[in-house]
Amino acid sequence: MNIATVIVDVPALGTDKEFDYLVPKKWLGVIEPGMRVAVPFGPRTIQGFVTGLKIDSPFSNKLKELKEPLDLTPVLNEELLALGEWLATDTLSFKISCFQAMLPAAMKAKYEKRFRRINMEDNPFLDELFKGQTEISWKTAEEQNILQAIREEITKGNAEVIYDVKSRARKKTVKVYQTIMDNENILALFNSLPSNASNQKKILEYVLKVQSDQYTAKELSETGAPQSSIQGLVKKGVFHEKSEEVYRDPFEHKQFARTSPLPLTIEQNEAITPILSTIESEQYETFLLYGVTGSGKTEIYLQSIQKVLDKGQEAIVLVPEISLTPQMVDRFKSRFGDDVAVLHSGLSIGEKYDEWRKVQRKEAKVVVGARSAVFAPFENLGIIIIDEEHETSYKQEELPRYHARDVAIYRAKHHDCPVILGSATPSLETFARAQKKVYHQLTLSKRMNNRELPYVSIVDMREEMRDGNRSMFSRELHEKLEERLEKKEQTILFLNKRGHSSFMMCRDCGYVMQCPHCDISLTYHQYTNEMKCHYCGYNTLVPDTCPECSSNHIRYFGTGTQKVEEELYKIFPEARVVRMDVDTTGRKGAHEKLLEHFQSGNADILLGTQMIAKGLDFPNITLVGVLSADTMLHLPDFRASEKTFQLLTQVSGRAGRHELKGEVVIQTYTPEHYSVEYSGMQDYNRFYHQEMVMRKVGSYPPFYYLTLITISHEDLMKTVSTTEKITKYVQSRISDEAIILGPVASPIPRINNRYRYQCLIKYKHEPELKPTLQKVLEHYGQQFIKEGLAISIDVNPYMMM
DNA sequence: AGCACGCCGACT
DNA sequence: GTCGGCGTGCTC
Repeated sequence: MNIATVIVDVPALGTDKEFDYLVPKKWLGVIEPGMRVAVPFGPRTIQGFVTGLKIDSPFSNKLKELKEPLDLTPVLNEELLALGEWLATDTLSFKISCFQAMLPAAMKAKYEKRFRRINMEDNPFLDELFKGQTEISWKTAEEQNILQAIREEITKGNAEVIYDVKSRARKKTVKVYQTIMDNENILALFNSLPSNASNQKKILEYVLKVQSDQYTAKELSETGAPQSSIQGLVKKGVFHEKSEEVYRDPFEHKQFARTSPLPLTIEQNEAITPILSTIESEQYETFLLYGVTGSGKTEIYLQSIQKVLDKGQEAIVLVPEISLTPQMVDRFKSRFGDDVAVLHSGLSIGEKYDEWRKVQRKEAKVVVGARSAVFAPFENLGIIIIDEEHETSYKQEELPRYHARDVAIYRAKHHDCPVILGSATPSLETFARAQKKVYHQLTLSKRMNNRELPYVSIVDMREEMRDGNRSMFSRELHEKLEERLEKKEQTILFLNKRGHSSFMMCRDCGYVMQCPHCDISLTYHQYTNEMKCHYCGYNTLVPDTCPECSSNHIRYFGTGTQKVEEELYKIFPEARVVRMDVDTTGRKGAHEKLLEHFQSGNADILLGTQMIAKGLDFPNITLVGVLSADTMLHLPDFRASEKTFQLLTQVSGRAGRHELKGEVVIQTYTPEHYSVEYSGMQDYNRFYHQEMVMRKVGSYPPFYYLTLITISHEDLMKTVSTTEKITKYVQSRISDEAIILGPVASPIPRINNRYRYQCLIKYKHEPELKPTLQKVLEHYGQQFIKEGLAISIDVNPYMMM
């Protein structure tokens, strides 16, 4: 077993396979599958993942030795290695991308090049090049414009290139001092020290008092003694100095009051029983925990996890990034303390790495995190929970385009443990599977303590307009806001901005500012006074006059949170408003601060976008206002109705979760739309049935699976003809049952000066589709790169743009 | 992806 | 005649 198979860090078609390397004698028995290694690859050295060991290779005549391991223990276990392979086939991605997706970003390799002088003989030219040193970094050489000269020396054999493979983040360490001298000798030393060694005496005094096995550098220096005195005692054999890894703890200065399990309601009890029994019998099963907002789903999660921990197993909890709020984390930290590791995008690369290491070293038993936490390297998983199961953020939009739900089910089958999908508004796919008994449905139909769902009123904004109210607040919302301000109760105002942001339009000629590189209108950003393109980053200053007709009647349209805030101050000058959007939450921790500010009663109104729709649970909120319910109904997306219904229902659920009764006002221009109407009635079932009819008629999920192929190129004709060719090829290899839409222009027909065409395949069962698509990638791959074509294949897409 | 090898135009 | 442009193909 001295040959290792390695997947190398080159995400390309030709290299997406195992390469064989000899394991050097000194690493025999050390190198194991799942480890990262540095390997020579062509002329350079790169990172790779060992996937296996074997005794011979078809390349035995040209095998190279691998350079060194980059880990002491494997970072991917057997399960995760297999999962990576499966993921690569399932999502048509490169294996290396899948492996990297499973690990914290800190473990992705960073490559650096440097030059080393070999010829040490007297040579003024070489001395000059290397500035008298033996090595010079590639970067410095480049800056000083001596790359060419050095390259010549390399061909002459006077210098060589060294390729470094480095990790992005280092472990954070502190110096600790272990006591290696016994008390008696310390006392003797203390007495023998001359009187001017007062600092050393101070330390010894402290040591004799505390009597610990080891001390941190910080603790010793707090005695007032300088570093040099500590070193002196190390020399005298009192301490042994060593470095110890410490974790960067994002919650270091936070106290969590311990909570105990709460008594369950009859409904909760009925729901948790089957979950506990699958944990007990170690069986795979997927549950849909369908419970209205405020029905106590989290307590079911917590008690199920408790059961798993009692059995000595581990748990993964996935939460959408947007609702991974301090509130949510607190609930888990309070119940399970240090057993909890948290993984989300708010942490620095180093912090994420440390949380991951806690899991790897089995120091944490519960992971709470966003999408990628589904890959947590547990070996004895007892449960996987996906909260707000319907959230689209569980699908990764970059390669590998995986869905956390699919990965969770794959892992649960491997570990013989349950998956819990929790939601008040399940995705149609999930609910349909529960109806077909593929998933086991558990229902919580009542709010905790039988609290009523809030009263929802839907306001037709067209009528407001007809009656001469041109404000963005309907009369009803205005009245109710006034009422809350008087009663000192809190309000959430929700602005649905997705799919409808501020743009610039000339009122004289109707000109709308477009991005010169993409077929999309530019977005107005008030705080920088710029027009920006969200797709390519293009930006320009806001013009004073219309670039088309020079009129100065150029205005911006659309409602931003800032504009709402200004208007609020006009109508209610005394109201204290907290605004939450990308502008006010940009800085780290800002999100948390704003929420705390609101929670402590220092504000009357919380105004925000998507990010305030989920998970907030404040007792004093009695009014929720949705300013514009239907802005995303008109997006080119078959899930638009579903998303609208979910969002409205979720945001309504923020009201009246405690003693005070809640009210919701939804303002809309399309009150007759079923997703608005049924969310007002909080009636998921009727929405589900209506939406299923629409999906059936349109041949969309859950009746059909989808795969979206997008082709892009700088030349329009080339884009169209290639998409045509590929569509025909795919069509010829799959059955007539499949429906193929396209080629058609993408909803955004041009991004960054590249034209985009797509082809949508709808199918029920096409075993030949994946292999065909794989062939498309392999066959056209070389040609594509050569001709500047780009292809993207998204299996089960969530973004149709 | 990188990097080397290799085959044709503008310079000393 | 050579330097160097980037097209082509390989990496165990």
